[in-house]
Amino acid sequence: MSITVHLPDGTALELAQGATGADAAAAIGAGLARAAIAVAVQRDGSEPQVVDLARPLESGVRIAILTAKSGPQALEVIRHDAAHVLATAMCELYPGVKLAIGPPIAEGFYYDFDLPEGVRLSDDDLPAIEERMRAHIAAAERFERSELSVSAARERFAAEGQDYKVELIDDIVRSAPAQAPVQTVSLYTNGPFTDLCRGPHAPDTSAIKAFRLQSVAGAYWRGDSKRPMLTRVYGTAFFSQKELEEHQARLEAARARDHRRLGRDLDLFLFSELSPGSPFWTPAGMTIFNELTSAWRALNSARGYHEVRTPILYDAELWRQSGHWEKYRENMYFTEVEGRQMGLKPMNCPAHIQIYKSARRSYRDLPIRYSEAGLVHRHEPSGVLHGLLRVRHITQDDAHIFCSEDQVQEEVRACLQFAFEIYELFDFDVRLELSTRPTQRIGSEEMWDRAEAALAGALDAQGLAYERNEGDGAFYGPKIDLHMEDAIGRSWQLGTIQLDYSMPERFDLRYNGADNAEHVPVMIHRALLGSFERFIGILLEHFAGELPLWLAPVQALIAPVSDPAAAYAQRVAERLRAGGVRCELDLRAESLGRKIRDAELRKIPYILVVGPKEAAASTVSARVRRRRKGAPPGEVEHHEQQTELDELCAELERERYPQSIRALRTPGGRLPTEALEQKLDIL
RNA sequence: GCCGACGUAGCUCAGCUGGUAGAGCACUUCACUCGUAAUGAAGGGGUCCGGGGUUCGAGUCCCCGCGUCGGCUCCA
Repeated sequence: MSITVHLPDGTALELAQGATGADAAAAIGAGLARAAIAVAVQRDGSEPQVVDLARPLESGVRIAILTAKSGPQALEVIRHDAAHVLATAMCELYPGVKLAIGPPIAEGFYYDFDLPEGVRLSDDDLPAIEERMRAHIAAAERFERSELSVSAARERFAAEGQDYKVELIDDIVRSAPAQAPVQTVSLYTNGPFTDLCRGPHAPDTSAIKAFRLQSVAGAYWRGDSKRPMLTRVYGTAFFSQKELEEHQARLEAARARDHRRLGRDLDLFLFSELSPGSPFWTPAGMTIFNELTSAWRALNSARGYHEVRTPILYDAELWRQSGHWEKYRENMYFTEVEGRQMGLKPMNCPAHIQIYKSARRSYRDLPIRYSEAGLVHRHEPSGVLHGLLRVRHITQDDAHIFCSEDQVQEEVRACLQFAFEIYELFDFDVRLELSTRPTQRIGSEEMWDRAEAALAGALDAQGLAYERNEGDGAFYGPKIDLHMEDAIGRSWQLGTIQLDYSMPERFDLRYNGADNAEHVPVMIHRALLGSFERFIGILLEHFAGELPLWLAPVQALIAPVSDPAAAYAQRVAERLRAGGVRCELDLRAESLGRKIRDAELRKIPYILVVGPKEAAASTVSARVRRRRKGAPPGEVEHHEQQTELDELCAELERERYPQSIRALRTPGGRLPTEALEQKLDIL
């Protein structure tokens, strides 16, 4: 008897009955057999499944032997191996430790432990644990798989006091489909350690060629804040020391992009203990904020939005009516004024509703689109604050669209298109998520059905790919969330488009239809940047502080070679300022090298060196920042060019705004804030 | 909010086992007048996060707050 399996290149391989992945690898070549980590097995029409090399193969399956070169699938195996080795070391070092779970994750692995009474783990303990792990890896302990009946496994772990494992077994049994009840569970043993585990694992622990424990953190059992806090140890593992070092270098590079560091180094914003979670914007940071706001304003206006501005403090009655009191109170700030309870707005919608309600509306008025750079306050728990990315007061690039039900799809479509247009300014790639009804919600099931269907319809109608994120909607309606991936592969949530049939009901919104009957409008809540604060944080990290010219607080620095060139430098500066360029003059009694160094550290896009030569020829020696070819945004190099002053002005004029914004400049030739800046300059 | 770590000059950090604070950068002044990433010298600057406690004596040890960082839960 023999079996046949198919290899990735299409050839068929005949093996003895009962042959394993390891046998298959050996049949292909001795080198492969040595390098093999696991095997990916695919039955007809099903997803490939990675299994141990020691598992017997079924006839007819397609197989792929995984080695160090097989990418994420193989990495996942050895990272899972490493998690087991970590647990092995922990059991030896901390007798009585209870084990929770230890899976591989995108960048490595972790294991959650419930440490014995009185034991605390800190980063300082990691080297000792690593050392213990190294001993187990050096011993090349085999991963032996065994199966135990559910009751035997339960008994075994209960006897060892491994309560979490018992709970896991009960869960495995409970979540199994009725037609395929779970009879047995698998266990893996390496050296002295046995763990409940589905596998797969490498043949032995020596497959872990390079690893490192990274940090200690707290994590709730099962991610539930009502359950015990466990101690989580994070680590990562690779097939070579070199890859591990490269990984460390990537982490280091990510730290250099940290917007909190950039905010301080570039003097853009700061935080104070006196108002946790609230940025103070410096003049330079405010320049970015304002440029972004005015671009946003121009784009909104071009798309039929009307800007409004509403109060931040409201009678609590409003929040009772909106449902925020019921569902969102924990996140709100309240105060008492002359015996009246008042609350700071955490969202702008009820405010915009007041404007909608201020007049009788006709179907002819719809859709009504109100936009507001609205300041909202949300009491975020202290532990979640994070620079600009998670703050307690937020300036949302908010808008609310009031429309009729049959306008919903078109309005959502337009919002999506608007979003793409904005993201294009920064070359962002977006990913879409549709979030559906959460457990904490208001409104009828029927309403949720309609709202979810309308959003899905708008996405489908445009053939947009999206993921469904069940249960993650806002309390008043489902939403489409827009995520971007930044220069170094991290994902951030930007905008959100939320459909709401609920607020209009609660606030008794009406419009007169063509039939002269009263109808209830639908509300669309949308923010595309998310918030100006978070968006600027994301931009800083994405561009590593090397902001596009139009956002750069200082666009050009003029560096006279020495004092005699100062007069010409002045003239250059005046000329550029007249053209609306934000420039600075470095008249310090410092060397040229010093001025250039300081300007580059400030990430100023244009450094204009002027001396007697340039003065004589009406030119500048421009040191221009350029993105390095093939490098992600934020990795820049500088090159020098001699340019006529006129030509430079023309170039800056061309580069000053992205095409789509430039087209929207007001007849005066400038965006509103610029015009204002000019006036102030004259004063 | 929860777990852990941390909090010393504007920034980055040193300060061993308790004996009343230091460096580099930044800042100020002076000299240098400089050609594409740091000229030199001098000087000023500290409630050692806050409040209690232990001690003859606390930046250092203990407790309680606050903040920050890494996670978890949550989230634009």
